[in-house]
Amino acid sequence: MSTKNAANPLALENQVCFSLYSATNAMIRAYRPLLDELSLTYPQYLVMMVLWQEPGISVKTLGEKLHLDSGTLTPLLKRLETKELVSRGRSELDERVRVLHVTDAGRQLHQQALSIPEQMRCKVGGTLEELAQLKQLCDHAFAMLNSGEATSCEM
Amino acid sequence: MSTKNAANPLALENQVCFSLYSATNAMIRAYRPLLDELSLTYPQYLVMMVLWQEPGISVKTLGEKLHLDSGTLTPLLKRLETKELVSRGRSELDERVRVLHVTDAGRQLHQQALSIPEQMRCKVGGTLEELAQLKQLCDHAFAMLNSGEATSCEM
DNA sequence: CACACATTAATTGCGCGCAATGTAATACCT
DNA sequence: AGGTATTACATTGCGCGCAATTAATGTGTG
Repeated sequence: MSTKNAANPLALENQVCFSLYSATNAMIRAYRPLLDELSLTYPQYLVMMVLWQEPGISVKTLGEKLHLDSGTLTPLLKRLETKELVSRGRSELDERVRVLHVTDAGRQLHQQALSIPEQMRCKVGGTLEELAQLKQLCDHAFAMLNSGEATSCEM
Repeated sequence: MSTKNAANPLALENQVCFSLYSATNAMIRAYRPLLDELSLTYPQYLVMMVLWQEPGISVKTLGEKLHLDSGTLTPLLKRLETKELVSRGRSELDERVRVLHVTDAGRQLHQQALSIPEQMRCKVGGTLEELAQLKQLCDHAFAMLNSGEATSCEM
């Protein structure tokens, strides 16, 4: 610390976004050994979490919850279907929409997944207050970034 | 808030990591229009930041700074070389190591990039204290995740 | 009913991240 | 010096993310 880059806005060590980016990469790496046991990737795990909670959901609604689009979700869901964890039906009222369900095997994975949050909480460390604060700051940043309102510039 | 998922550890809204992941994706999306002007991606922008600060660096050292490996960096650097922003020489003392330099064009990009940090700061909003806190919490989480020490589990 | 428009997914293409493996140059060891 | 281990980087393969485009279905309007 305290080098020539003290106030250089283009220095790596002053970049909040780089810290965010690196922490996310590290987080996904840390999930990997745990999720390997379920033969899931982290994004697949997120999809399963939503489907465990809300079976019968559409791709569109799933995408809104995860902030992902069909370009990401369609191939991912096909892979989950290939693993026979998810079924991709069609709505009878509207042939355009996919109706997503977990299979029995997918439902069984939920049991195996129950211990993962606690294992991850240990890996990241920190108090519950710190984690809650990190989450809140991320949610706030996300909300700002997703609705082009600027704070004080371009006035 | 206050639905049936109040304490469900496998509910999306209780996942710190999902907030981190979503905030990072949103952040990279927010950078895109700014970086398009420099025809850079966010990871390429990170590489340029390091090379602006430390010309002559090796791929290994670059990877240590960015927490990325040669599988990611080699093709990325080749793309920067194709754009004639970076040169990929060889060390004379050790023929294995690449010596990375920015070209004149790459150095000019630095001028154009100077306004980016401030523009992003406006997009994410929040006070400087909040941003500093977010950065510190991310750095702390990263450090924990990258050195397998657990806090209280598996003792 | 016909026709413009909107909506939902799927597809294509590209650039990461990263595990796993390969290759060439260097260091080490006796 | 000769053989082994290590190091630095490159390559391959796969799964995202996402912009852009396309296809199919549904809706609304005159």
